[in-house]
Amino acid sequence: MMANGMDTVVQQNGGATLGQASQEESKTNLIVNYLPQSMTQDEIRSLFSSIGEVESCKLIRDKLTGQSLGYGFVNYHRPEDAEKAINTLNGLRLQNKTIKVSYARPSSEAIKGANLYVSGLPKNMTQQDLENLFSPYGRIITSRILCDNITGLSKGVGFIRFDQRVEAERAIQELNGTIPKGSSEPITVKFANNPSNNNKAIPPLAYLAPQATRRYGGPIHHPTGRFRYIPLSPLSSTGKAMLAINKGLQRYSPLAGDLLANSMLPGNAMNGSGWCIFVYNLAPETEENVLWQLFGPFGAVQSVKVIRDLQTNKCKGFGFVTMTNYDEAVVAIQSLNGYTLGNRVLQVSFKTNKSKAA
DNA sequence: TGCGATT
Repeated sequence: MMANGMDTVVQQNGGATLGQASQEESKTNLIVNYLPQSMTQDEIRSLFSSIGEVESCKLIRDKLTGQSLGYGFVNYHRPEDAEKAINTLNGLRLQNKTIKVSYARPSSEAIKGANLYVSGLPKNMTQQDLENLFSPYGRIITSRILCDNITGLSKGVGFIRFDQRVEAERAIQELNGTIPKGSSEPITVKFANNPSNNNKAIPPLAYLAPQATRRYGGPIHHPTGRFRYIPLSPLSSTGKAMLAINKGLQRYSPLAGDLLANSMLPGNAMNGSGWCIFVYNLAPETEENVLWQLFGPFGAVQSVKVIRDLQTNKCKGFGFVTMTNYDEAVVAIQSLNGYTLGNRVLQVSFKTNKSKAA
């Protein structure tokens, strides 16, 4: 039912190395990394509220510029919602990013300044190699090797974030200036630039991929081109729902008559802010995360809504997605209209005002 | 077939 040659399944662990269950009271608080630059706190809240009731939500911003640092925290009331959020939202593609959702560690001084910058790495060293090299000195939270955008080859530079600063300090002492086996050049290991200290226009190294870097470390997954939408991420919690392409790739042809016409109907699509999109033929068990996964890759999504029967709580077969930018909405519609989701062919268009005669 | 009643 899957294995259509065009299906793309993203193996989503990004090499993250968290694993221990030895955490204490962090069963409701999540850290969300690799958020799209433009994503607002409200949009984050909207996304995570699709899982369960959110107690609090905080997008971390640059103290001076107010710009998003690309990560934030979401605290749920219920631990089971937090767990579900990890299961269904981790690896979600939003615009040019793939977000990471994991339990937040308890905030403390000891975990700050535990990020290391490593250079002089042999070009053939993998992320796993890097972790193996550093793992003797502590618990690795994240690791990453920077790759050339075009060639995908290692730049010989990477980052290691330890759980504790003391672990990072020890790794510096033990590894700085040493020559990895099989290499000829010594590596440099030092503390990474701390975004909060450097008030320069230096992007926060630990969390935000630089603008030019469209890629994150890990295996060379091919980021999907904007006009070549390859649905992915088998919808974890909901089960199967493997997305498949059943339709030729479409190009965005400007001024596709119907699209434009519909979107301009009075009082319809553009309600205050954003363009509302109607999605029809959703399965009864559809949840919000399905809509996020479908539309997220195309651009800024403000909100999604699955319409449910009040008695059965099952989806009534349709839903709505509000996107910020017209262009992105058009591409999303043209790309998703006619796609097969499960065994259903979706119909996607700008929302019109059918019933509800104001 | 179809276009949000839980702020």
